[in-house]
Amino acid sequence: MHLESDKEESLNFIEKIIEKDNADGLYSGKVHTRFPPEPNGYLHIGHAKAIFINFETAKKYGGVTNLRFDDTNPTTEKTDYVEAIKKDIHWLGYDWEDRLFFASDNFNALYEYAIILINKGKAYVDFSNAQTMDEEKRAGKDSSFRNSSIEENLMHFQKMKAGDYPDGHCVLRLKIDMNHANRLMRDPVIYRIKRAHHHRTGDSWCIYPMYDWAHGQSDSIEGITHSLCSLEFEHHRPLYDWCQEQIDIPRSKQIEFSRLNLDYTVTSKRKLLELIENDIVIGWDDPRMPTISGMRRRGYTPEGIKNFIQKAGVSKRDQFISLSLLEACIREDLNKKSQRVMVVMDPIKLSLTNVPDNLTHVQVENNPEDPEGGKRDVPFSGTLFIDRQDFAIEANRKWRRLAPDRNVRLKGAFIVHCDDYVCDEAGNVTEVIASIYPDSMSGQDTSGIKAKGTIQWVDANDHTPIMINNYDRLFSHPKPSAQKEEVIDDQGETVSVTVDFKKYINPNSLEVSSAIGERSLADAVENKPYQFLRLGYYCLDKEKNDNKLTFNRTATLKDNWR
RNA sequence: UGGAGUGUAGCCAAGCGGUAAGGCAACGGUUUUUGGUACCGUGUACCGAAGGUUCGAAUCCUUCCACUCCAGCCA
Repeated sequence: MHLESDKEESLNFIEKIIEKDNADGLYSGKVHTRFPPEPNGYLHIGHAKAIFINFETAKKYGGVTNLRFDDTNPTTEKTDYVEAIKKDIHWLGYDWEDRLFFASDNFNALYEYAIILINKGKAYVDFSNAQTMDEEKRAGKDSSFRNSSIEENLMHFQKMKAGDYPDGHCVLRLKIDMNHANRLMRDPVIYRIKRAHHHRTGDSWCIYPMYDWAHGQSDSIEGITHSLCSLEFEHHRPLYDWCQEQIDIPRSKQIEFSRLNLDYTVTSKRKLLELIENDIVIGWDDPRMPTISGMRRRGYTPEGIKNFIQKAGVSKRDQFISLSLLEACIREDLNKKSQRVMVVMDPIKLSLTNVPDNLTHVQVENNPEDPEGGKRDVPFSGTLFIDRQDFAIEANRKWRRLAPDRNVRLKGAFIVHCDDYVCDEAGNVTEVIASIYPDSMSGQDTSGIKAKGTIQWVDANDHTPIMINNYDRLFSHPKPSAQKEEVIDDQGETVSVTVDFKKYINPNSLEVSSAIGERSLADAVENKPYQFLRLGYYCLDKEKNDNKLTFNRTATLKDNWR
């Protein structure tokens, strides 16, 4: 027997760094993290990992987490996205409480910080055009504006802010090292002129700080101790540290982890937006989308998603996790919560010849995994529908469903014996005729009869028609290394080209079918998970289709039948 | 090309000098009124490769290879 405490819990590499910091008394034992999305799109499963790591790590060490919108580029950001992002984080079960911030809250402070560095001779206004700057950066050559006087720089920077210069006329740059091996350190631009309406500050600014000037300083202002971000920001760390040190503000530590990729799945915001704009999907919350809102609409649960991220783990290796792990985690959670419901996809009539007239319903267990789940009444009569798949004219020994002269249990009801069946001219079965074993009622079976299998059914006269959205993968997207193709260019050279992601879109990702469900589905509730027996997990979609209740398939069941 | 990072079974991931945890997947089996769930069992991982140090290396050193990211007045 293993007790939970017997298991040596292994720390991930971030936790090890934090424990060392705590042991060293670096931040007096405090752990304060932040999740800093840019409000330029919806959150996807990759963000869920960043949210999970920042919130859970802080929680583990008794700290808290801020939500900060990194809104320093007004041309891409929208308030709609802010609201959508907040909703998704809350849905995942995380709360920033009163610690909601915006990088734009710090525009004044950031401006003052820039003045400090200009005064220290560590920043200058550069009037070179973008191309010249690029060439100089590449060559490691100083800009001709690099040695302007502090007074000149101060004056020009103030004029930049005042709107005296047109867009793109000049920028404010840090004076670091034009020969630094890390190109980010070759006098990076920290302010640009951009006359664009900002979703929060409106038109009060025409200069906007760059990411590198806003992020670390915002972390510092908010008292962040550990700035946990994804690996692509690794090269920014020297600059992050340089800025905090030069301005002389409280320090924080940036730690990078690898992003989460799912196989067959695209998460680039740009590409997801393209799917929407090209009407390949309905919107950000299309159930096929890898967004948090898409997963929510599809019926995934926060617990399942978080469990998935937990199991995927935290490291610096490029993660390309198989969908099967996600699905396993979702199923694990759903299995405990879902009400079992009978649904027939392709009905054939099952006539029972000896059902007592006074029998109008049977009681079926809501969820065998839940002892408190209770039972419900399901209409029952001598005329039922069963699924075509559940009847075979010829059956071998392994067949566990209905066949001529064989027994099968009707879920929650009787064991029945197939006496006969009827076919049309084409040889398709149109009706199955059977008789019940009267004393084989589910839960009070005294018949002694054995049935190899159990099938589901629906009363032919008392049921609910429904629509079902069954999803296949939206993409058949391979790993990055496989997304490249060797192509011969104009010069006859073989070059590697990235294949357009649209090539991997599966046009059959959505299959809509009608089915008949048992009557209880007429009262289906949104957000409540259902398991359609042997079909999978489903949830009610807020959209209606032909006035029929529509269900989205959340996950399939493991099916060993073949 | 330059800079940075990463390489442990099909996919993740522990291990950090003493002889390779765990999860998912796969494959068997038991239980079962869902061919579900639960439970039990099954993996010769030559630890990217080649050298070296050591009594002993996935763990240290050297070289090489592969992959990812960056080289925006995006974040």
